[in-house]
Amino acid sequence: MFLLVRRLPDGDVELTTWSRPGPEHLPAVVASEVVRDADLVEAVRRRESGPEGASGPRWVWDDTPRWYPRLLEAGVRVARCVDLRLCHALLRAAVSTGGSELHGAPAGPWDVPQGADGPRDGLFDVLPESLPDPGAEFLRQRAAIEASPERARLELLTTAESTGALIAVEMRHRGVPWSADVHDHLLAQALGPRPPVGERPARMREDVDEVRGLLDAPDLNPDSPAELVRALNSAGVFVTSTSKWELQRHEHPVVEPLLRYKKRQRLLVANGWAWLDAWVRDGRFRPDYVPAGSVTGRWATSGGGALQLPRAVRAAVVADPGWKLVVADASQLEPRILTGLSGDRAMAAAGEGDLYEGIVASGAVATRAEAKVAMLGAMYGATQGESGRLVPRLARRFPQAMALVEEAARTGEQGGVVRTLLGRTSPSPADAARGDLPPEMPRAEVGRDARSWGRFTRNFVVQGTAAEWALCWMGALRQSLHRRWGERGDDAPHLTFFLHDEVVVHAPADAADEVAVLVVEAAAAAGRMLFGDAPVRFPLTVAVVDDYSQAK
DNA sequence: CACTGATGCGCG
DNA sequence: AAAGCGCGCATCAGTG
Repeated sequence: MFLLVRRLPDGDVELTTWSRPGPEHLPAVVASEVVRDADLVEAVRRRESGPEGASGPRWVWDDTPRWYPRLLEAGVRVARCVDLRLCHALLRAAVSTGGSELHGAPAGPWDVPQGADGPRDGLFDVLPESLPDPGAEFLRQRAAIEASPERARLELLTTAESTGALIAVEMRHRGVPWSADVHDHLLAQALGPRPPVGERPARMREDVDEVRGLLDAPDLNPDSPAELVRALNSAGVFVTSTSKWELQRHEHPVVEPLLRYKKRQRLLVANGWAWLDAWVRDGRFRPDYVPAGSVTGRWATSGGGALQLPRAVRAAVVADPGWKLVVADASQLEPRILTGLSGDRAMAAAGEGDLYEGIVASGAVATRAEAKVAMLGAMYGATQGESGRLVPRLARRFPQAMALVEEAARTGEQGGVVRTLLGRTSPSPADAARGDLPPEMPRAEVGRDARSWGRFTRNFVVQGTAAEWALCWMGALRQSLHRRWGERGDDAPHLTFFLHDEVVVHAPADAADEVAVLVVEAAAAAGRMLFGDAPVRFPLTVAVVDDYSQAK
């Protein structure tokens, strides 16, 4: 059963119940009611906690972050939803919805990004009206799914995407347990004690003095690349940029302190005291996740940089007293996704254990490091250097896997679109030319940047399907955690962090070992959801730890 | 002054 | 100054 919520212009909320759709018929409204905004939470709670054993409704709403935070704050968890905005983007672009009204529709209000870039409710007393006519949008989406030859896959994709939206809001709501003390201590260790605003920390001042002395440039601003290049050239260090990679190639005594300074500066500006003040409150870091924020369907973040959390500060992620962190990392996820996509039996055999060791055992390359570089090169489209040299050796042993990425690259080079296993479709070069894509995407006037666009589509199928696997993994885990401990409420183990191919569960110590088992089972379940019984494994590295830096 | 693009580096 | 994909963020430097 679907239950659609919609905010009316007067601020009240309309709830409409829809019949279950099927291959032959679209859902239809069977009941409708209007509640005051103040009564919404109770209305949802009542329906969500239905009769024992019955699955709750599937809530249908325009945009999960508009509705769900308030519910969570009131202690109401929602089991399932349809995030119309996210599903709209998927279905509109998907090749497998061809012929539907939604397919290729002109951009409209449903295509406006929400989140930090779009309308927000946080600053206003009155919540904004819903996106226009969510009921009609829901019907368009159901029609597109039901008529698709890939109906089952789109159903799984839209469900997984919507569950991801719930998880993103739930993780922000719970927050990542964060020790400001540990973080401060760690910064003091690396940079010196916290300085007054506007001043450099002591250790960095020493670095700057040293660099200025060695370059004989007493007024040098080390943060200005242009100034720095000039000063380096004057001192006989002939560089054209100030990147670490180029600096490392020079012998001059200034290189070491300069790189040390840059490393510290990076830590200070990205995750220093200012970050701590801005993002950590009451022992919790609450990142703003943006599900499907990248073209491939991976999540992004807006503010806080949670997906770039440097290893250097992970020790500040500390489980609450009496709790543990269960950290699980999918080993060699993307090559395994490629294995499943291509059905390459030789690669499946190599992936029985450590995939890279398996590639070495196959005789394709000599060392694990070579196997890794070659594999990445194959998925990214490397043509030069060590990686480019090694790729052909993989192609001989794993022809099916290589053929799949080669085919994706050729399609892109010719201006075509590719899709993930579940049907997320890549933007066309025309989309990119129209400018509604991130500017750093290669501008593919086909021909000129065709190769570059081919590398994008080559990687899209693998990275995008890996993102789908990760959504299924998290979705399955969320469900099993809730089934096992749901009645414990806030004391139940819960997802607290997600990083593309890695999840962290915050769990009471007595539950941690059992959580570790459920995480592994969820990975296997995700594999079956995508690849059925195909011979591809998704092993994890799981660690039960007190702080995040202790994992791996 | 605000905005934009380039640079550099953190993550997967 | 990366080769070889996808991101976010701070800062600088140039422009309007």
